[in-house]
Amino acid sequence: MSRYTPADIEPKWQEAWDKAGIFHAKRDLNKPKYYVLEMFPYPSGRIHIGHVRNYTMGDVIARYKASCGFSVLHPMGWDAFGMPAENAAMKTGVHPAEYTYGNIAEMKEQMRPMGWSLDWSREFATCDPEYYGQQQSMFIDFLSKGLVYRKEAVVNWDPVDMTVLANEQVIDGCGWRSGAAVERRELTQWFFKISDFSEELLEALDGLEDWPEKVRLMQANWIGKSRGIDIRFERRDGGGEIICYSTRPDTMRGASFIAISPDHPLSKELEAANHDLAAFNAECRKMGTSEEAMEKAEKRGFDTGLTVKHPVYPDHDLPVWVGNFVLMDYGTGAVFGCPAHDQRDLDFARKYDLPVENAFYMPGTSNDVADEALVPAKTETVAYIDHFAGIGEVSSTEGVEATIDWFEARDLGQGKVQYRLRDWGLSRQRFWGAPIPVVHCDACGVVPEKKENLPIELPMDVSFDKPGNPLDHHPTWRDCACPNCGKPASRETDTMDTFVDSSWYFARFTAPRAETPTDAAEVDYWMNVDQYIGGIEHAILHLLYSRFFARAMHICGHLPKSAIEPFDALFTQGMVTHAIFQTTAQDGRKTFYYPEEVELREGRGFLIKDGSEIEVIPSAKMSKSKNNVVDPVKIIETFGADTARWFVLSDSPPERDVEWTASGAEASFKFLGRVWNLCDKIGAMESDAKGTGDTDLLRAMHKTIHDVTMGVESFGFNAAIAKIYAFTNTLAKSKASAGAQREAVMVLAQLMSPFTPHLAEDIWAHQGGSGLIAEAPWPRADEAMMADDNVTLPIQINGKRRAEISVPKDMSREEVEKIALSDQAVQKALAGASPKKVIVVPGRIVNVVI
RNA sequence: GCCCAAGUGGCGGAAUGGUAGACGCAGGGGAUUCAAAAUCCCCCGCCAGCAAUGGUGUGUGGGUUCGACUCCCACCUUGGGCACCA
Repeated sequence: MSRYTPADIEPKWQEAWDKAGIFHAKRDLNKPKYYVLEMFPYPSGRIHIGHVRNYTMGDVIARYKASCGFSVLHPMGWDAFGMPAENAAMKTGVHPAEYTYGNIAEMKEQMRPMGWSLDWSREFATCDPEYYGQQQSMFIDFLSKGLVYRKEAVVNWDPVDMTVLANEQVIDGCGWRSGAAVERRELTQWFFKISDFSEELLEALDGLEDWPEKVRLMQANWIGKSRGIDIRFERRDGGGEIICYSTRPDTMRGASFIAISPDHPLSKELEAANHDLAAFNAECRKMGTSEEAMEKAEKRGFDTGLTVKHPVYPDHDLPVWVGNFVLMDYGTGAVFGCPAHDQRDLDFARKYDLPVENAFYMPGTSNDVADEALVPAKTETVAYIDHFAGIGEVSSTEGVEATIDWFEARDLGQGKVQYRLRDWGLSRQRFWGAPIPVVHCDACGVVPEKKENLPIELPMDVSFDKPGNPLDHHPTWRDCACPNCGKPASRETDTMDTFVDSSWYFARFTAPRAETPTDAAEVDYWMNVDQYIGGIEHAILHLLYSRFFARAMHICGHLPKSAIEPFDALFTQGMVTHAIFQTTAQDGRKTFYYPEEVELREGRGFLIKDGSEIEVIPSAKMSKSKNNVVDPVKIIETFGADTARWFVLSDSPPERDVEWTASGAEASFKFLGRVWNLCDKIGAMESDAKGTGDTDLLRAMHKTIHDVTMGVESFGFNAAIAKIYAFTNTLAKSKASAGAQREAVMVLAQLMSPFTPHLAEDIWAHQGGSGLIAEAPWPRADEAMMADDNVTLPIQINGKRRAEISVPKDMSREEVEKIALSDQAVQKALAGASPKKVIVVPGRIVNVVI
């Protein structure tokens, strides 16, 4: 009897697949196509067990679809621009290109042994000049269609390093390297006009039926459509008016102040003559630029001393405050505060002793707001107090509409639809990104580069000695001729946000070497992505940007209309987690241990070196600093790729996190060994050996084909695997004939082939299957073979299970009821009385209500 | 703070509104073995009971239903996102 040795099996079959070239995607107009794509990785240099799970899911789909007769496209590439390479350059002096391509080579080396059915001939990295050159060309197209523009925007500025910081580089308001307090600074930056598509991006969400509902909801909330009104407040000092956007004009009766953003033009104007205000604004500008930082910060304000006229009650004045919580980017950068019906306004009013007055009560009550704002759902009916628009007890939704009409009729404001979605700022003051292909000319202004000069390549002779963008202080790179007038000019030194790179790579995979961004015949055939798989962390930005980009590409002729929603189906998978093993010293400091230093006994952890007990924190996100990272390379060395593939899909539903455990991985390995031995045993049977229970075995086989197929189709990989376990147990115990057992083990291999393709090929070959299992058609379940003749029905009394009966599956309702009522347990419970009600769900259950 | 999601045995989890705990791990018992490894068989939510069986049980508290892990409301905890991490 031979042993299961993946180290021999796996390279052998990988070679066979390569030789047969079966993973090369071919445009075959006689076949339906299937495009499966997993979010491409950032080339960190090491594959992570999370990648293993992500790409194995895609691989299961790709292999399954191929065996169902589809022409499959399953490509792989690299999201290769970004900050880590630049940080490495600053640290070690290595050029980001050298660093990145080195990482790509290493990572690819680690990916190959996984046996994923990837078409490597289409591989590219976003930092390849061929790729970002096409991206630059599209930028110029977008520019000509008015989809890109420049405006001022705030960035995190590190005054010591003299550089722009990403949000994650701002820690507690200070730069991560310099430790200096970060300032907000305005720069002229490039923007994509995604806001022009707000309504369309929102409405089209309804059509994305194969996307998770939660992702569509998150995107809808992000786009944030609201119906409201711009209300004009006249300044008492005669200096004009302040326009406030509000979604709750119905609460105007309770308005007690106006709050404007520190960046509001009026605030800036007043700042010049008011030192205290200037100091307050400067303080506000030290806050980070993230919305989270704004929201979490303590709400503070500064009374400008100005007042405005209340538009409804003209003899009533409202003070104008500058508030650190008002966003200049949203609405008009000014709001009116109604403390009674907004908790934030209420906190603000209590802090600065501003009036609090109800605009409505809940019907039948008259309790004035004290410490808690009255904020019922807008659909709930409320009782407006003495309302200027004449409304009484109605829902707030109706109240808002009536109030907007009232304002519009008196020309005091203008109803409007507002979106939260802001334009996409793509400028980065960094080196390692695609250069924005424009030129600044003294005479002609901002001029796009000529397409024949593309790609504008990143220079190799750069130094990272100085902080900031090396393109800025490169001696010659900036110098160029104006594409318009030919006079000396200088290049834009900003590069593109890496989200731009990942917003169209899926389209490029359809024709990765084309001389234009896309090739019409190829995109027509391959687009859309039939199944996209990636992390939930990309639910909003990456996916929304890609949806915008596809529309913009369509406008510029790079994608057909049918591809403006590029991802037909989306699946968001969970993380792979791992326990943290640690000890905590008296001063609270923690020491982390590697899994190999720890022995687990009944869920408790002990150090191998001295047997002392340590803390075990289960299901933690893997992190190098916590020593709980599992290295796929080691797993493959120990157990082989099939075990790794099997385990990451077997234990948890794919959308949820899965905990990597050594015992679980070992169990997967043992199971694959069992299957191997079973195949060996069946192979050794006399080919005409008789047996008993052929029908039972084949019935179980067809049920399993059905269940596994459904499982794969619906991303229920863990459930499909459980069915395979169960069927393997059935087969191992079967006394059926050699013919039936052989048929069963071949089907078992086929059902396992998307998950453990190497083992499946080997079994297939051993049992004399023809060709490669990877090219064999998927088995079909025979419905007629699946059905049992009898069903077991549980009998409930008042909803609690008390007995069960076995009846023919097509027995009539009446007969089932008769048998159920004559059951001993039912008779006993009835005690001679007749039941109130009997519910018979055919094939399911009987419930007797007494 | 705001938006989204998830909570079921010791652990990972299964369950078109219809027998809660499939399948796997850990644990216990047994077979095989000189012994071990490997392999195979059986048991395994909790409480009471020798057992038959009964009670109880899907984060917490309410509700809808003949029947709720599943639907509705409120809360708690954990995770993801918050526009320059990718």
